[in-house]
Amino acid sequence: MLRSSWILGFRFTRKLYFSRAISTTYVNVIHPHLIRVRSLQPLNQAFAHTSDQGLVRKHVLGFRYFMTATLEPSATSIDDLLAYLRHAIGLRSLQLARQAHALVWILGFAQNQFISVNLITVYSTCNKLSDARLVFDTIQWKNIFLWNSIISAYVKYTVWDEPLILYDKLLNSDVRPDHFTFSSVLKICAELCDSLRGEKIRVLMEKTGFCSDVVALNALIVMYCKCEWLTFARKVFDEMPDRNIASWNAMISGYAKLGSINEVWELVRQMHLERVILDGVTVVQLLSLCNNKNLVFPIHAVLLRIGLDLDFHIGSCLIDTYAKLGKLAISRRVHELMQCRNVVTWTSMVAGYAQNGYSYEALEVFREMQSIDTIKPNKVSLVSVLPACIPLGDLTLCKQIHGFSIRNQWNSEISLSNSLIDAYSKLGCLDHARCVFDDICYEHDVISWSSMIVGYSLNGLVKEPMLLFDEMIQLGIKPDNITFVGILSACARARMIEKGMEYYNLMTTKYGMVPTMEVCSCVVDMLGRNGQLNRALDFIKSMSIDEPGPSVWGALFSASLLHENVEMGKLASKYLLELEPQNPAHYVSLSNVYAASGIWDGVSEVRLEMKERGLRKLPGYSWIIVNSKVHSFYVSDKSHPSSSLIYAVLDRMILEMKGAGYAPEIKCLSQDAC
DNA sequence: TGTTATCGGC
Repeated sequence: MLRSSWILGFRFTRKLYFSRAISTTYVNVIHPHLIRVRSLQPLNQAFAHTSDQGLVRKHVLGFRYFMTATLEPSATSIDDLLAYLRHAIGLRSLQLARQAHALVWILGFAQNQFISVNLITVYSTCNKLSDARLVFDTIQWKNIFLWNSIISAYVKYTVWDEPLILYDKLLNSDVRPDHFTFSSVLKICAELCDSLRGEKIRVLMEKTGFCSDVVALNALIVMYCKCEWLTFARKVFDEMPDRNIASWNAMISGYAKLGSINEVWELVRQMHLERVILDGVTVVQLLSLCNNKNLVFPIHAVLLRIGLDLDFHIGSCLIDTYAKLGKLAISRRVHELMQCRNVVTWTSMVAGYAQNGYSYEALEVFREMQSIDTIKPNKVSLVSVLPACIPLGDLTLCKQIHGFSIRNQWNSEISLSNSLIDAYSKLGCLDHARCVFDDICYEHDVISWSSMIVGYSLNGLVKEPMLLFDEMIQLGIKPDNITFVGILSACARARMIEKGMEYYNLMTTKYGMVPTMEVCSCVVDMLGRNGQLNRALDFIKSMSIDEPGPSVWGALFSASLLHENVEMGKLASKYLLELEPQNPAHYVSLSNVYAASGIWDGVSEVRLEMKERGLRKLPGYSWIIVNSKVHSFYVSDKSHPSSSLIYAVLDRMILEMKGAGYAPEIKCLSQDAC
């Protein structure tokens, strides 16, 4: 039986011209399947999980037909082959695709353009681009359908260089590109921000009379928007003979990404006037622009009124939008109401909890994703959950995530590596952070360097961040604001004021950067903590940013407390209370300034005001990990089951410390008004 | 055979 299949295959292919591509296709793709084509077993396996018995019967009957037919090419067998291929496309079954491909060769249709288009589609659907390309290369006389199919197959898998080479070959061939070709290639130009090629395509579209096709024009709008040529995009949009919802969405996306929010709402108003019904894509884009609940609720209401299903896109966008507004209960409800959840919806929930400081909940959801829905985390899930390990001091989980990423060969993933550096260094594990940083598998960007510099700085090191800074400059990497935050904090701790001011001047003069509020706070902290309070105040007055924020005055305040400068402390407190009247920490700070100077009336006055405003400061806490379990505790906390034992050990240690000559420094001890 | 959108890093 095997022999006869092989011979049949040979009989119908030997007449063809055996180019290199044809023989490669034959040897690598077809031949292994010719010997299996007569067996029903793969077919049954492919349908093992299908409940549609009609479909199964149709396939089995179709297969038997092929096996009992004379295997001579005929119009009927073309139709059957096409049906077979379409089923393979629908089921994304590589096995059926291979069998169909083998039959194409047996029946002598290897040069049939129509069938080959479907073969390219089925291989592309099954993630077999190289096989799709072999089919394309096998065809001697290629029509525009074949060119378009192979180009769009590459585009689908975000491969940009090869389809551009093919497009150039197409332009040099006898075949003329059409609106399908233009839309695919314009998408590539958009991804590569290649406006020059995009513009050439627009000229060619006009020359060849394809300048009225709505899909190609939509792709042109997207290309112009990605290249930030918004005026050109709008011109295309305004002059379009017909628009569909994708045209509106493309234009909205262009304005939204460049921050032209007024234009977005103007377009929405225009949609309303022209009675264009917005779809899920419009809703997702509008939700992404919502920075307050007064905007989200009406959009959510529109979504419910239109009756759009909570698909993955809309669902995860809603979850994310509500989470960013701190409305986590609504995010959770949306997530629970979704019929189907995927890795993105779950990750949105994880990120929402982690970003709002709910670390335990973030870890819980991260575990539920795997236990309830058996969904494997992706790279973004790991990046989202890593910050939750930090406040919990969970080094073990951080290492587990690192191990998981290595097992999945995600070492080259830049954002994941950067997050690992950050998490490891904040958990005090500088060796591990440096190990990730030194991994040559991933291409370091400014965030990688900044993460490592900040990591060293947070752990009190001075020489290392400076060496790294010099190294990154030598490599031609432009530092950003966070790099300077790291380097200035290191200078502050090392009492290297003038060196720090040199870095600050380097930032503003050589790099022409506008310092952020965080950088300014670092400078104030550096000057203040080293006793130069007046210089710090002068710096605040000279700041180029609009209004010094709480972090700037907070840095000055801490320095005032450290150096017992009551007047400066009162001044900083005044600004802090003006900026954030509901923040209890500022009242406690002011109270501490008075207490440090023995001004007890001031202390009572501040505490009374705090009480009247109903404010209560949450006390800070520390934690320790024992046998992989995190134990957190407050000052004088006695809630732990082993509390009496812990305090007994502590008392003994204090005695030993005193005996060794160590006395506690209580001058700067703050008092929390709990 | 083509177009529009969701989660993440210092």
